[in-house]
Parts: sequence; C-alpha cells; structure tokens
Amino acid sequence: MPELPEVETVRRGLERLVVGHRILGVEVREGKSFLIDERVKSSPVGSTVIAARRRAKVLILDLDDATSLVVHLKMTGQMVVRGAETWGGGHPSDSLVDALPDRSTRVILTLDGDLRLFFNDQRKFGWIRLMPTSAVEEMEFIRRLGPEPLEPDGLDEFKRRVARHPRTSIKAALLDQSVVAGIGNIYADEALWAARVNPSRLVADVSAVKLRQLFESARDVMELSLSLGGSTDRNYVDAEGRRGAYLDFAHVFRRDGDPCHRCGTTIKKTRVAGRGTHYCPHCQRR
DNA sequence: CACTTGACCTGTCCGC
DNA sequence: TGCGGACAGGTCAAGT
Repeated sequence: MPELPEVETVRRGLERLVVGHRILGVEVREGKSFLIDERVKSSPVGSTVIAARRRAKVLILDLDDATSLVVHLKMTGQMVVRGAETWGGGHPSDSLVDALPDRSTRVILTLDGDLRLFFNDQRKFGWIRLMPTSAVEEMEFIRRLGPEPLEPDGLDEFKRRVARHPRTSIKAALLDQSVVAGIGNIYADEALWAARVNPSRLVADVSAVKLRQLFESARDVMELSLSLGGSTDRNYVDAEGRRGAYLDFAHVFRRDGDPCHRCGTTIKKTRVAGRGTHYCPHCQRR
C-alpha cells in the first residue's frame, strides 16, 4: 500500500524527527526484516543519521559513516517514531497505532534525544538493509527504475519505456516500476480514471495524447495525496502514526458499487494484471 | 522473449 | 461460533 505519496510523507516525518540523531541501539526481533550487507560493519550503532532520502517507494536514511539504511515498506511496513520530542513518550490521540512495540514490530532503533524508531510490518514482506551509501544507487532494482510522475521532465522517458511493452495492459505497465516509478494499485486506478483510460487496454492501443494525460494524471493524484498525508487503506501510517486522508477523495479505488463522480455510472471492480481494479465502465470504455 | 502467475506473509472478512 | 478459503498488494522468481 505505501506508494510514492505515502513513502514521501514518511520521509518528511523522518527528516524532521530523526535526522541529526545518533543511533544508540538496534533490536532486531525478526531477522529477515533486517539485512546487513557484507561490505559494512555489523551494526549502525554509534552512527548519526544525516539525511532522509527517497527513490520511488524506497526510503534511504544516510548515516555519517558512509553507510545507509535502505527501507522498503512493501505492503504493511511502518516507520513510526516515538519519544520525548514527539509526545513525551506517549502517543497522540489521532495515532492509528497504539502502544509500541506491538506484535508486528520487527526492528527497534534507539536514538539519542530519547527517541525510538519502530519498523513494524505485519506481513514481513518489507525490509531494512544496511549497506554502503555508494552501493545504494547500484542496487539492481533502483538502477532499473523509470521516471517518477512528480519529475517535471519525466514524460518523454515514460513514453519511451512504456512503448517497450506494447502487448501488456496499460495498468500492468503503470505498475511496472521500470516503466514509471512510484505508482501502486491505488494511484494506478485513480490515474486511469482521471485520464479516462480503460485499465485493460493494451499499451499499443493507447494514444500518445492519452499517455501524456495518464502521466499528468498520476502526477496530479500524487500531489493531491501528498497534501493529504497519503492514503490509509488499512495499515499505512506516517512517521508519527497518523493516517492519511486521500481515500476520502478517491474517485474509484474501493468505490465499487458507488456512483462515478463524473457520470453517475456504478463503479465496477474487476481483476487486471492480477490485481483488484476499480473503474467506471462508462468513462473508461475500451 | 514477452508477459502472466505464484510465492512470500498475516489479518480480516465472508459464507456455510 | 468455528472454520476454511478468498482477498489484500510490492516485488521477484518461476512458469507459459
């Protein structure tokens, strides 16, 4: 569920809350959730967080010893900060998560300033990887990433990359991180609705005008979502444990059975590219 | 080769 | 109420 707007919201929180703090301890509760590259020392303890970056759906915490903590939240990952600088050790009333740690807590980082950073991940798909900062950009899946919708000059590159997959559905292409980076199931459906493109349509049958509208629609829905703190379907929270509000404004995602905001036709749910797919049968005719 | 499906997990929801 | 099964979705490996 965490897609680009959610990961960016978490990044902003971590930038504010943990950059400048020194790591005092690491508690790994689930070994597969915390991986250490063989090229680095065995622990980040003693290092200071100097930057919080993001590439597509990946979070990167740079440390002052030329290593980085690379984090992928996958579907149910959370990075939640608790401590004196947030709420005196307690948690705010609008937090979705209760007392931490809980049973989904996989890794706990203790930082100076009386802070604790919890990596929670119900389904254990996510991971944190400690590696040399110089090696982050060389990770295979980062090298392959396509342009992000929020990049102002990404359209041409998107068009070039999507054209390499003419026989696949446009929805599958939008979900392919090597075609365009940062889109997941929610924003794929929302962008397709905004651009009035049927999710099952083959890439080869989508006009250049529609491709441009799709890229721009993806940018628009992501900017709106960012302004609302992202989407909370069931699990997502930001670095302070708060949910995002975007789904209150969604046009199709999880709205099957409800009327289309443009034409009133009942929103349908089907399966495209192996994923639940929401669309308006009238606005998004094939 | 291009594309689709299954695996990885756990929690929730639905029908019987 | 209990229980089995479907479903949720990001990414990669395996299959067609």
